[in-house]
Amino acid sequence: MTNKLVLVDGNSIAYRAFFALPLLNNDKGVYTNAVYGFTTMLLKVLEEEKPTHLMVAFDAGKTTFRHDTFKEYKGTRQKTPPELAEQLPIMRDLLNAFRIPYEEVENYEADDIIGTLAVKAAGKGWETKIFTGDKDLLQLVGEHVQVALTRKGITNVDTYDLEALDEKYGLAPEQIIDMKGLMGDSSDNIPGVPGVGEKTALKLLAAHKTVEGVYENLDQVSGKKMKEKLEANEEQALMSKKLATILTEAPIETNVEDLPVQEADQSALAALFNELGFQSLLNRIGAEAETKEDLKDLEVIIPEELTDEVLTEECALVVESLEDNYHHAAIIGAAAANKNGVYYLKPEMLQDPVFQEWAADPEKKKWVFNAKRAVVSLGWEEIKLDGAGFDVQMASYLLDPGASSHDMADIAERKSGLQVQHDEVVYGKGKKQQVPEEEKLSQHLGRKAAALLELKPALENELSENEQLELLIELEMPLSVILGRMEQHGVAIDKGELEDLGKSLTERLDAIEAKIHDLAGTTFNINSPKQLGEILFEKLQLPPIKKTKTGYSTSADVLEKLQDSHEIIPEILLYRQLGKLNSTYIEGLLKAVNDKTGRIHTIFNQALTQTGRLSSTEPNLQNIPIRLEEGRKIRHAFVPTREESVILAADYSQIELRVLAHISQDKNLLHAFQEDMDIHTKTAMDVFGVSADEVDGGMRRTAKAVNFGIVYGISDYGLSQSLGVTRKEAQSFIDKYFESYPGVKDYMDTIVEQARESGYVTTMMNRRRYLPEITSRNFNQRSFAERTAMNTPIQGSAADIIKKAMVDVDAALEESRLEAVMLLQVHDELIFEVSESQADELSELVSRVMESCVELDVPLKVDADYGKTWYDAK
DNA sequence: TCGTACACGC
DNA sequence: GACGTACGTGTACGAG
Repeated sequence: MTNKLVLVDGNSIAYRAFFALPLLNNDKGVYTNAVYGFTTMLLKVLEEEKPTHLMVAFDAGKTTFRHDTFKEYKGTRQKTPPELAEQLPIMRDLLNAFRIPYEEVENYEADDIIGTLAVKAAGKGWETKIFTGDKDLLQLVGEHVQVALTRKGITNVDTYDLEALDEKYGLAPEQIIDMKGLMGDSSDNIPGVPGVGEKTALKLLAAHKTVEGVYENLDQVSGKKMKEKLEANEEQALMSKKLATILTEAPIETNVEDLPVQEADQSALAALFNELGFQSLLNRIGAEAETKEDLKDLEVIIPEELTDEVLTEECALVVESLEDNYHHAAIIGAAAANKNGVYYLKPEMLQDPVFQEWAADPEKKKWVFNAKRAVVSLGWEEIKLDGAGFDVQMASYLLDPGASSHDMADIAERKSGLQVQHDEVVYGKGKKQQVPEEEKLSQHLGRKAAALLELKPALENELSENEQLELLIELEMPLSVILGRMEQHGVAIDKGELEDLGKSLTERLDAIEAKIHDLAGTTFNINSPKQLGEILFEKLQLPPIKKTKTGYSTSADVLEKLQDSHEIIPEILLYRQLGKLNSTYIEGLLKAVNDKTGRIHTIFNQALTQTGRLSSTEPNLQNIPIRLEEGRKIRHAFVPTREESVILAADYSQIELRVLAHISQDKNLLHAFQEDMDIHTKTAMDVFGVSADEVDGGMRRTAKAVNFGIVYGISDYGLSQSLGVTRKEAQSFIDKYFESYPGVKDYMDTIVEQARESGYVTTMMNRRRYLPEITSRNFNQRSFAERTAMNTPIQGSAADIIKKAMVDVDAALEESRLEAVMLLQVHDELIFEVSESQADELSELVSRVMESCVELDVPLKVDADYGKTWYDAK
C-alpha cells in the first residue's frame, strides 16, 4: 500500500477558522474559535483521509528570505489580531496532544516547508494531500500531489489535482506563479503588473504559457495600453513571479518517514478539550467531561417519614420522570432540599397525605426546575402542586434565551458551584434508557435539588439586576400554571371526522399517484426529492431552476415556475399538499389522541423561542392548516368536550404592527390605527402614492408582504422571494415604506444602535435577547443580527401582551360565573370551549380583557367568533 | 440515528 | 462583488 502524507498549512487554516467562526470563548474568557475550527478540521482529515503520515507547518518570525528580494513583501498585511495571536500557542499544545508533528523554519514560510516535503514524498512515489486556504499552493499540484483549498468555513474544501486545476483555470501547476507574477497578490503585497487582473492574466498565459513567454511575444499582445503596462513593469513581473515561487529545497532535516500518524494522547487531549470547553469534541473523541468536584460528596437523606423538617416553607423540589412527554409519565422519584438538608423521596412517598397537603399549600413556596412539567406530571397522579414560586429553568431562559442550553446540568455548571450530571449520563438514552438503582438515583436527584436551592437566590439576583423579576414572577410563573392546566385538559378530537377525511384523502392520493406514474412513464417514490428530481430534470428534461446541496431542488416555488411546462407538475403539487395533510395532520393527530382521555394533550414549550413566543409539540397545535380550504377542513375535527358546548376563537388584529406603531411612535402609523384603517390598504396608498379607491388587489398584496417583512424582519432578498420580484424592486418598496413611515425608520436605526452599544434588545415587558453578532465582521451575521434587533422587540412585545392577556383572562374567568376553558394559544389567538349558552358572554369578556390587558398608544383590536368546531369559529 | 428537504402555521 | 438571508415543528427519505 502506498503511503499517504497530509500536510497542513497551519497559519492559513488558523486564519480561516478565526474569520469563519464567531468569536467563541471558554469560561475563562480565552478565545477559542480558531482552535476549535482547527481541531474540527484535523479530526475530519484524520477520519476521512486516513493518512499514514501527517504534519503541520507554521510560518516562523516576521522576515523570510523573500524580504531580501523585496523588502515590502507582505508589507500591507495587517498585524495578526490579538484574539487570534493568543490562540496560536494553544494550537501547538493541541498538536502535541494529538501527537502530530509540526514544524517552523527560521527565514522560511510554511509554504516552503510544505513544498519541500511534498517533493520529497513525490520522489518516493507517496500520495500527498495539502490542506490550506492559500491558492498559491496550487503550484504544488502534481501527479502525486493534491491540494485541498478551504471553501467556506474550514471543513468544506475543494480538492485540486492536475485535472481539476486545468478545468478551473486552464493552467498547469507551474503556471500559478506566472499568474501571480502578472496579477500580483494584494494580501502578500506582491505587486505584479498594475492593471492586470485574473482575467487578463489567464488570457495572456493561455497564449504564451509563462511570464517570460509573454515578454518574448509582447508584440502579439492586443491593446496598446496593455502593452505599455506590461512593458513598463517587466522587472516587477519577474520579481513577483520569484516571490510567489514556493521553494522545494528548503533546508529541512525532517524526512517524510519521520512523520507517521500516531495514536493521540487521549488523556492530554481530553484535558485540553475540557479546559477549552469543547464539549462536543469531547464526545467525538469518546471522552467524558471532567467533573469539577467529587460527585460522591453529597449527603442525601432518605427519610423514613415526611416531617416539616423535610418539607419546609421554602424548599427546592425535584419531581423526576424520564419521558420527554410528561403526560401520563411515571414519576420515578423526587427530592427536596432546604436549610435542613437534602432528601430523596421515593415515588410512593408522593402518595403520603403529608406530602400532598404540603404540595397543595400555596403558602409553602417551592423552587423548581420546569414548573409546568412538575405540576402536570403530579397532576396526572391527582396530586395538586401549588406555590411553585420560582422556576430556575425559566429564570435561565429569561436571563438569556439564546444560551446554549437550559438543562439543569448546564445551568448548574454555569451558575453554581455544584456539579449535576446530565440526565443522559445517569439514565442513558434511546433504547438503553433505564432507571438506575436507588443509590445513584437519590444522588442525582439530591444534587438537582441542592443545585436548585443554590441557584434560586443567584438567578433571582441576576433577574433583579436586569429588572426582569416582575417578568418571571408576575407573568411567566402564573402563565406556566395556566398552560399546564390547558395541556392537561386537552382538546377533544372527533376521530371519526379525521378518519373520514383520511379516507377520502387516501383515495385521492392513490389516484394522483397513479396519474403521476403514468405521466412519468414509470413508478417511483414521489415523496423522495431525489427520485422526483431525477424524473423531472433528467427523464422529462425540465429545466432545473434551483439546486440544493444534494441535488435538484423540487420545492414548491421551483415547481410553481414549471407549472405550465408539463402537466405532471400540478399533480405533484397537489400530491404534496394532500400528502402533507394526510401524514402530518390526519395520521399524526390520530396517533396523538390519548387513549385514556380521548383528547390531544400538547406540550407548550415556554422556555425555548428566542423572541418569547410559545412553541407547541407532540403534536404541534400551532400549525393546524387554515389558509387552503382542503387543509382547513382538519379543523372540523377539533370539537368541544361536551355536546352542548362550542369552540370560541379570539384573535388580535394586527398586533405586531400595532406594537410597532406604539414603540416607534410613528405619527402616520399611530394615526392609521387610531382611525381603525385597513392597514394593508393604507400601506399600499402610502407606498404607491395613490388614494384608497385606486388601490388594486396587486398593490394591496404587495403592501401586505411589505408589512409581513417588517413584522418578521426579513431582508430585501426575503421580500423579493415572497413577491416574485427582483431584489432591487423589493428594496425600493422598503425604501418607500420608510419614506412614508419615517418614525419607523428612526426606530429601526435607533434600536440597532442601542443593540450595538448594549449587546442586547428588550421588549415592552423587559424580555431580553442578546445579539453578539451585531458587531461581527461577517456581513451576513451582522445583517441578521441587525434585522433581529429590529424585529425582536416587536414580535417579543406581542408575545408579552398575549401572555399577559392569558393571565388576565384566566383571572377574569375565575371571578366570573362562566364555565369556560382555555384550550390553546396560537401566537395571536386564544381558543376556548364554553357552553353555547355562555358563548356570547365569554366572547365579550375575552375581547374586553385581551383589548385592555395593556395600555398602548393605539387601540388593541380583537375579533372573536364561535361555532360547533374550530373550523366554524372563524 | 442523524441530516436534509419539504411544508404547515404565525 | 459575493455572501445567503424571520421562527418553530413534523414527516419522509436515505446514508451510516
